[in-house]
Amino acid sequence: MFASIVIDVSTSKLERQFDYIVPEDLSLVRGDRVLVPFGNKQVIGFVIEIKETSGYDEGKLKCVIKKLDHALTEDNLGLCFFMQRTFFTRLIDAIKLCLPPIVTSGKVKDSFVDYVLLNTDNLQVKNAKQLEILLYLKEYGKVKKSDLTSKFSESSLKTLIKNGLLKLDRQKVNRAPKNLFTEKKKNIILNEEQQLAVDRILRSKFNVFLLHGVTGSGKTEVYINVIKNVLSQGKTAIMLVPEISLTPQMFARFKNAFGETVAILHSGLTQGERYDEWLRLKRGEAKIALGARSCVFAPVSNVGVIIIDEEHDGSYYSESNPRFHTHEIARYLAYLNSCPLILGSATPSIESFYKVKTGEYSLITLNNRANKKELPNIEIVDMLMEARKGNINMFSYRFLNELEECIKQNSQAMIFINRRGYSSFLMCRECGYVPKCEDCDVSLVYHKEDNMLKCHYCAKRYKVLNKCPKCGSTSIRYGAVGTQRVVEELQKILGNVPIFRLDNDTSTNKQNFVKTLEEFNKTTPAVLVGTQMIAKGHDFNNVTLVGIIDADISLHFSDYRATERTFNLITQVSGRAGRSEKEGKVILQTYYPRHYVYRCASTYDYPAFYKREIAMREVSHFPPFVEMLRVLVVGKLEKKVTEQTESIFFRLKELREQFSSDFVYLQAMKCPKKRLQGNFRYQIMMRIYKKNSGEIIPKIYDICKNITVNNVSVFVELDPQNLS
DNA sequence: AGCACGCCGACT
DNA sequence: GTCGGCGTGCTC
Repeated sequence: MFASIVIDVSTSKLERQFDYIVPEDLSLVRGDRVLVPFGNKQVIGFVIEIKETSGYDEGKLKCVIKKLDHALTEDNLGLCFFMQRTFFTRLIDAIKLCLPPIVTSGKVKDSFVDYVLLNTDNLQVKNAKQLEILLYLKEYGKVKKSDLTSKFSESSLKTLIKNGLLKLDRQKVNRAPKNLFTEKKKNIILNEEQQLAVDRILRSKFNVFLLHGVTGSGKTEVYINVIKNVLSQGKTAIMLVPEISLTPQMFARFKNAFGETVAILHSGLTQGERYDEWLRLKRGEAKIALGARSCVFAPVSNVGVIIIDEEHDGSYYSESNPRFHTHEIARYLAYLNSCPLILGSATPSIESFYKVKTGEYSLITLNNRANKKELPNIEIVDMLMEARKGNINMFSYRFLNELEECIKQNSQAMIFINRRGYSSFLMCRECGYVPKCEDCDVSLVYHKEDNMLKCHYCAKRYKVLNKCPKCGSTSIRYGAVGTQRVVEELQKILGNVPIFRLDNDTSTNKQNFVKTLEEFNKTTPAVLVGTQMIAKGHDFNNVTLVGIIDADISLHFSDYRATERTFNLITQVSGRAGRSEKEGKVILQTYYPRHYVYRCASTYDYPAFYKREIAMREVSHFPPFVEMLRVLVVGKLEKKVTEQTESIFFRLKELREQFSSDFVYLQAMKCPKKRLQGNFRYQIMMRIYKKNSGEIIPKIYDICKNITVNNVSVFVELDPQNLS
């Protein structure tokens, strides 16, 4: 017998399967994890097929060394092949997504806790300290060893164990993540709209529902109710959220509703914890998998519902290898299990809403806020007018007035500025010199806090220059404002009102982040200044004012999704103001007050925004009307990179000859970020009509696959989210 | 990815 | 004369 095996060496050149002889005494099946000789060493592989004959020269075949375990179910394998077909994922990379890293790395260790208990009734010892321990155990019975060592001397304990008076009992424990946060249990009664949504979802077999609910409409209650029903049918559930909204409140909510039935997988877990949660799901001890995008690969069977919350969130597109789109995988799984898939959002992605229009998805709308309160009023301030009035400050008069009022009322304000650091760049007033990163083609961001220039793309740091290195001038101009500068200005205006800041620099880890949030929540009056990360999910009960300092930042990204992202951000940030008992207010500062994104966002009119946006996409031939692809060519030596780009471009042009009516666009160019971390970056952009894209795209992958040039990497990106 | 094989420059 | 540069090719 022969086995076709994928080996755990992740290179496109070793993507194919290798045949091995299955020894007589070994019975192997598909999905087994095995050890095989490869080259001059041993590697781990996965059995993909068992067959009678091998197409390869049978004399040259080597033997499988041993079987490690049965790692992959047929469902897992099916999913891996699906990913191979749809996203051109390497099989081995897909396989690794189905297993916790600790299994693939082969370092699985269970965690134990030692208990100590009496091994004799004879408590006659001379040593007083030892007697103390014995008496303690007589009273309490079995006690954790770590509890004993914290109360008594470890050496006496050891002696007692050595002399056989005490014995150890070792028990396996789950490294279940601790609950950082508890919340009062609330019994929530669904309103009519929510109940209708739940009923409609539960009635369906395989179907994709787009659950469009305004902020605060109680989508989570709908999810929880659906899951409860699914569990009562003996099925399991997968609940996906963006990593950033996997907050302690979120844990608490699910733990309260479902207790031990929910397993939580998030980035803060150690490998051991992750493995134990994974095992609980695999063994069926836990029935709900809650986590970020990679949680779609949770080892649950008999799935009754899959939920993707905040479905528009970019984090559902895996950017780096292996690239995949969570929606598509979830849809495949839902289809396999003939269960519903729920995509929930207050601001659905244009692509998803389009699928409602084409009939691929079913729309469920939640129009009412669960607390019956009005959404905060969004007021647009024209910063150009402001400048004409003589205000060249970053804050408009309108905002300053509201801020003053807010502080007077002992409330809280939130200021959103989607740029960290102090100023986006420094520029010499004399000669226009702008300091840039040595390794990246980007200007350095000035961080006043640690008086450094930082590259936001490679984290390199540079000393601040007091004078221009080119012309010697000491007159230096600051670029666009960032969080640090906002805080500085605010301090001048507000004196000793507490100001908190949340951005990538202040919250280096999750604990820091949560701590700042909790601190802010307890303080009134107070102001919170932050980037993107304050926009999502958190409940601020005292925030009555939200200031969006420079709404245009995200609008100016030269990518077709910029407007959509701006709309989403405004809606999310504004949502932070309406949680309190007091009425909320949002001040939005822009230089383009008449832009449709602001008009639609300020009236919370998603349908109107969608209408404008989809029309725009259609006339300009952008997704969802075309497939967009980028071939990214990266390498240290620019000449090699351009040569490679040229040769791929040449072959793509040949492909366009064959499919001339399908290509909307094909162009090779430097990337917007020409160099990152010392690597030169070139790209070929393509837009192709969807009609024949199923035939064309594999050909594009083929062209890019057979690349033999050293030190140049080529990536094919289907529908890339980030175009830097 | 690693590792071996193989063909051209500056050194004990 | 060699040591070693990395270009090319192979791994069941």
